Amino acid sequence: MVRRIPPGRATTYGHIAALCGKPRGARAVGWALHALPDGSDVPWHRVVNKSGGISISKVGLPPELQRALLEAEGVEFEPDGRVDLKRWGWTGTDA
DNA sequence: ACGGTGACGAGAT
DNA sequence: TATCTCGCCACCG
Repeated sequence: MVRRIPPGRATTYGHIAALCGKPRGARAVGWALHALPDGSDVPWHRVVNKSGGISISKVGLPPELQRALLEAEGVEFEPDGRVDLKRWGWTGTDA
């Protein structure tokens, strides 16, 4: 699911879960990404929380990393350090 | 088998 | 509008 998120776009855990048929399984999505192997081809950095913010610091990962990865794809961050999902959000309806 | 925890989300205050 | 609380699914002790 995460793999089909186009570059330069971002989506939420809940949305991924919904696309998987588990609208309430957002937390499980997070767990899945946390369990990803290092060399994985999954663009986990394109997944943010519903607020467009980064929560990876909870597992010890540097939020700056995810931010850098997204910015490298052209995604712009709000002054509050969050992504505007209304603009960069990917719903799956738009490839 | 039980209870606690964590890359989350929605409803209530 | 900002915070808090409760509910979700899966994993660990």
